[in-house]
Amino acid sequence: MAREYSPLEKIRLEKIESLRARGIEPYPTRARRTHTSREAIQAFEAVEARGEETKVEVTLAGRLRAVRPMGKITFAHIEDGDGRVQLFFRANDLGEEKLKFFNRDFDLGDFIQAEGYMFRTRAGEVTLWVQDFRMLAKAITPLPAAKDEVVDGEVISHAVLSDPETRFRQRYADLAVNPEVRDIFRRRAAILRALREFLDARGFLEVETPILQPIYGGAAAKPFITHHNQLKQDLYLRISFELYLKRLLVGNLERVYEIGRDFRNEGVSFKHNPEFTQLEFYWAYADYEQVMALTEEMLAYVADRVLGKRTFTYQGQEISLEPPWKRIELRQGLLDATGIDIQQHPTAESLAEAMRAAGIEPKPGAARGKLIDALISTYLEPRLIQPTFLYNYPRDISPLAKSLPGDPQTVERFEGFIGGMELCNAFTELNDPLDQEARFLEMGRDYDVEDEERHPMDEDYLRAMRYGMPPNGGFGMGIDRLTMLLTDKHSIREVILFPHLRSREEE
RNA sequence: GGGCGCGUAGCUCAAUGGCAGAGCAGUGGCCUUUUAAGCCAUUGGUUGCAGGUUCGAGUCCUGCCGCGCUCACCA
Repeated sequence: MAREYSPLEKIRLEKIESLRARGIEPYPTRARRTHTSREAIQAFEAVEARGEETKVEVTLAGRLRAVRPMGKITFAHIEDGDGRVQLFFRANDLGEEKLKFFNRDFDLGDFIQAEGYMFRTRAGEVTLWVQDFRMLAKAITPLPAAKDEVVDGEVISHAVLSDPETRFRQRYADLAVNPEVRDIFRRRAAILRALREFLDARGFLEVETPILQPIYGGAAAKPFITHHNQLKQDLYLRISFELYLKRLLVGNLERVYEIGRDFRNEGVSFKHNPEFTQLEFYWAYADYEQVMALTEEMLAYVADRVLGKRTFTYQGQEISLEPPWKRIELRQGLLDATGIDIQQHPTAESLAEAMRAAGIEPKPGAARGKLIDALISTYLEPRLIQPTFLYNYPRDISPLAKSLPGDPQTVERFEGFIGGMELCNAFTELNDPLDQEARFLEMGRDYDVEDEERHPMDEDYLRAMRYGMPPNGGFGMGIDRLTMLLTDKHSIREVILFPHLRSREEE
């Protein structure tokens, strides 16, 4: 496919040819650097603070982000993984030819290696006095940013890439010009690290289970379907890890967790991406009360490690992750919010009638669980700004959770909400294989055959349970959403490096 | 999938239905401590795509593509 180069790109392509014609390789194989930008500045400041005269000699490497030629001298800024540092080129040191080489053949966005020693300019900025430099990699396409300025050490970018479509489709360009975007993903990595530290320290074993599954399950969602050619077998991309992780409890692995990707074939929105990262753990001999306590402790730990404090601002709201969280029993919460007591309405028909009486239009033909789900997300979820557990869910939307003793219609399940978003979901896991089989059958019956979210029967899972599964508590949490909260981003796309966008025909 | 909005130069944005513009970037100059350096000159457009209305369309209409917000669905 022939690529049409822009006029700006053509000029840079000509520079590449010109460099090669002069025996200068624009993409040399090896680079060298002794210090990052920050290390070089700190090294100089340390020597300066001691009042020493020794020269701090360094070799730096980075991307050219600003150039200010002034006749026989030139100032430039390069950016590397640590930040920015100014370069100072002077014809006296380099010769006029070499300075001209820099001014003519280097463009914004090019990677450069420069050596010299650090000094402080009249304006007070710690700067590399360049003795020699070379091209490390020529950029053909100009970076989508006009110009930057540095005010009191803060980089202010002007006319910087902001079109969300370009930012997400060309995330590399977004990352290259928007350092705060890099920070989001550093923080995301810190969150994952903290979660692993927390669980590892408590004896949880990190495992990996199949993404390609012959039978999907563990959540109510439409799967993606793929096909194995040689086996002539349709496979599903997993919608949760649950059924495989609980098989491991049968295998006497008492505490397991997995962090990985789930795939759900549903609509995309500011809080939904077709593939998203999930943490699930299963904990033998624990129940949902213990899981609740561990959840509080775990998120406080993450906040400590990632933010250094337990409070943060999300979309203008001050949120505290200090345990204990607020706890609201689902039945009571819905009663307070809507005046409807779900316990009085054991059937979908009765509940739909009560909703109509309360002026809420129920979705026609929806199962009781779906109606309750709708009530939660409309009347409760948006109000749950501070960390809150909603607990004790109806059995019919929780086919893998264990009933409350003495109340077969209610299960020991909770969901955690922060910032008006559902963050996690957990329950005392059902470990009775006969009850589980009955639940699978119920799901098949109560849900329309057309409803792709009904649970398929997983015979192997039932076989595993029949070997005996210890009582246990299980937990699932969306990592993307947690990252949204801790980076104050309204859109899930901001916290996924390459979010799904509709494919676009390229010319 | 429905509703609303948006799409103009590499980037950020202007342009009552009447000559498609600005800043930065780029190009050619001047300039030895600048920092959105400055000064002089200058290049750059299939106005998302395809039709239509009109003497004349970036602007109005229809369809399509993409993005955003929102509703539905979901986590």
